[in-house]
Amino acid sequence: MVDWASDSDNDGKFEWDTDGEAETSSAPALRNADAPGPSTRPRQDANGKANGSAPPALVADFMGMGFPKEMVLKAIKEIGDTDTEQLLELLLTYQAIGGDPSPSVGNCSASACAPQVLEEDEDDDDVNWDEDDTGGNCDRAHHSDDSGDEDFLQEMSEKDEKIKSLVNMGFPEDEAKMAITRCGLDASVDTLADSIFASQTAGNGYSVNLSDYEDTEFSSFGRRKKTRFMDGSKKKRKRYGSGPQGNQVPFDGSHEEPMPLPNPMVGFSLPSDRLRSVHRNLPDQAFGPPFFYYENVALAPKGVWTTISRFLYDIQPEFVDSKYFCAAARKRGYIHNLPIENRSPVLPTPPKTISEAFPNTKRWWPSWDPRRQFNCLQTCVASAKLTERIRCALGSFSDAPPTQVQKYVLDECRKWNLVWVGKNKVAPLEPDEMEFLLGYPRNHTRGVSRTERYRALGNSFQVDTVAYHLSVLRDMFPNGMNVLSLFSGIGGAEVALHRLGIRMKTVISVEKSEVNRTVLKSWWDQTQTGTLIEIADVRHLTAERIESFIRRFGGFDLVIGGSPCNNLAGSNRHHRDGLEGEHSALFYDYFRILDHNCKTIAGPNKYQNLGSRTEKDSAVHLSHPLPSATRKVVICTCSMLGSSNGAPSSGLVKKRKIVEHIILLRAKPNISDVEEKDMLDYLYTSQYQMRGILAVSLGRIEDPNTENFTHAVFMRFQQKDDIAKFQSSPYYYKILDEHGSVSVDFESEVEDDIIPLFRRGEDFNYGVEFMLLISFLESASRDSVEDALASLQRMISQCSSFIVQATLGCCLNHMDSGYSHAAVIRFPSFDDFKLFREGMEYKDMWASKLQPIAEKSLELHFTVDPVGNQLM
DNA sequence: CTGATGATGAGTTGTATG
DNA sequence: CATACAACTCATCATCAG
Repeated sequence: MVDWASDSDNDGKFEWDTDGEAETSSAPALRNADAPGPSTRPRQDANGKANGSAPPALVADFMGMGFPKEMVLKAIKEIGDTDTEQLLELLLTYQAIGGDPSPSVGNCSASACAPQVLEEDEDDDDVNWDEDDTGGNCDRAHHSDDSGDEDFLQEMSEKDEKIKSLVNMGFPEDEAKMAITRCGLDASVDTLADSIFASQTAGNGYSVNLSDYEDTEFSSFGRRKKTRFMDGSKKKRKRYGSGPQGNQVPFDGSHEEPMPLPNPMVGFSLPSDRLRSVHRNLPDQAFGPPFFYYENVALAPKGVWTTISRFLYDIQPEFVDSKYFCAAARKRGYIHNLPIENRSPVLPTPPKTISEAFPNTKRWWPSWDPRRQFNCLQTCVASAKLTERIRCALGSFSDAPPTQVQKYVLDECRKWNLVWVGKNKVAPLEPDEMEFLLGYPRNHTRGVSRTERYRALGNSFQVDTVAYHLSVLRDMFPNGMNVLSLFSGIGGAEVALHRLGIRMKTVISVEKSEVNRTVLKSWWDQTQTGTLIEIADVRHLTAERIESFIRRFGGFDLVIGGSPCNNLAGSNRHHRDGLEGEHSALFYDYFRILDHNCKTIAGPNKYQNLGSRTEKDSAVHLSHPLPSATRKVVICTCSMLGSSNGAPSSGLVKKRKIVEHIILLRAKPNISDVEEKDMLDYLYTSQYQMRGILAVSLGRIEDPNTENFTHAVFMRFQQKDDIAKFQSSPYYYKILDEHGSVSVDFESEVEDDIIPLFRRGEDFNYGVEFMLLISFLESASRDSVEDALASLQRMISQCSSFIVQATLGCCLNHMDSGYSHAAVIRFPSFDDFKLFREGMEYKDMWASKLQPIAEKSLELHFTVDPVGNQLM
């Protein structure tokens, strides 16, 4: 569903709501925040214009097909009325992209933001599309285009004039704007000047004291909207031109409308203006538990934020520039379902200007460098050559250099965030200075290489900003909370919670970079008493593992993290590929995990008194049909990234039968390394030589065993016949015979999806394969055998959080091998394997269920041989 | 092999100007 | 209203030294 983007832009398909917003939005003081109607209802005025040229019969035809009148008129206006087929396609496109014009911007009511189902359109037609019937809902004090534009322009010029006056009085322009936002457009220049002065002397140059947040937002949106409207017509024609594919609109979000950024970028509130009333209503789906908090760069390529927002339950992002919290800018968007009332900053608040943050630099700061704050702290810093060039450029002048040189130096200083450290000498920020600016404890990242520190810090949260948003949790979780921290980096979220005094009982942290994990771990050990579990790869956090964690800890209270921005950030010269980029696509894992967590979290009414929804409620809400685009991707996400775990998760997963084949080898006593490698290579590559082999893993057995097996091979076949072919192939027979082998086959089933079936992907590149072979006593009762196997299966299910895949079954050829049953369990790491095998549960189960009725058994494991990966 | 270093624009938005 | 201009951006790549 496209919502606020649609009413903020007039680009082709969303034109129906371009008008009527701007005029109301530019007058904050006149607006009533508590009335959702006017601000959330895009009004339409296209009727008159479009009606004139649209054939009534054609319109009626399409309306008869269930398309809203406004949509039909819009489509006709777009591509004419000659080609009905193309018209139909365009109308379908409108619907598919969620062209629901009714909802809106931040303060929309929950019902207005509820997903629109196509089937319901008929009921909603009048409300959503037909202006004639919406009078009761909409504030239409002024509805004419022209008068709206005039009002708008008049107010803008009035505003501009006042800003100009204030700037002439010596106030910075942004502060002048803030003052107008703060005091209203009606305030006199003197009042505004007083306001700026007051906030400056109060030590807060950026304080805002709005009576209503939304009005600010709308004000800026309104302006942007107008701009868009002005330059939108060209693009519109280009996109919906009458060419052969003129109305094909991609669904991947890459061509979505841009999300307008607020100006000033202050988010829902700032610490300095806590008195004003802030209110928003979240879409039903968005309610926790758990609370979640997602972050990414504000200046992402077009459409990215629209897509992200669509996934994250259509919550409007809170765009905040951290320059209002510290001395460095950091424009970021945050999507979260936290309450936004009663926030409070962490103390002490950091300095907000460079001179306050680094007083020592003051004496070297030239008068012609007006910077008061840094630009965004990035992952790279200026080279020594550059600072040397600057030093040389300035060295030749005894006093102030010519403006040309000033400009060059200033540009470089802004670009690289240079500070003055000596006469004519600039230098990049030190890592510890960046830590300070970003709100981390001193030496937080110390111990890793300098380059790594810059990289990690450049990628991290600004702690004060995040902490301010999270501060509402303090009173909700006096006993601490369980946190799922995705893409943790150096632990910005954890540091923020700690600085807020919120105890973290358990933190599951997912972070790819080892140095970052080290940084977080060492900070944790110094400051925390709770449990920290670090996971390297987000893809290892399967649905089953999440469920297991939830069972263990009783559910997550907060899911927090910012997904990789590499492919979104403007600094990336090479691969700014948007959300589908190699790194940034991990956002979908964030969504997958959050969404799964939302659905499965088992919090028995523990959140009821927090004003959130109970588990039952959220389940009901999630059963709502999702907007088409979301629904589409949900399916895609589940199939691509869903469970790869063989353990049963739900009855709905489609399974496929396979035949597992275990080969145990006794290698020649004095086999050389080369021969051993050749042997394994041969067996491993069999999957490429023969049909029917789905997966192979093999390695050197690491357990001493009475039968002197040295190597084990796991092969997965599509069916029994394929095994016979493999065994009869002279190519492999030689190896198997030469090294003395025993084999076991059993039937089992796994999830019918590429990853679990073929055991592909990172989950299967490394890890430990554990094989359990057993034959039961003839005297054992059928019941006791079944009970034993069921216990094992149950045990596997319970441990599914650290099992990649497990299969077990009854052996097909047990007369030959001597084993009647077998299981193969893949663990992501040796530690996980150890945890399983040396755990009390397993030992108990073994002793009580299997041991008493086992005639003989064999347990062995091998580390998945990287030979295979190298060959791949 | 790691770590340090330096060179490498595009995309987008806001603003000024005529 | 069109255009040019200015500003800014959670980075990647090749290369070299140790």
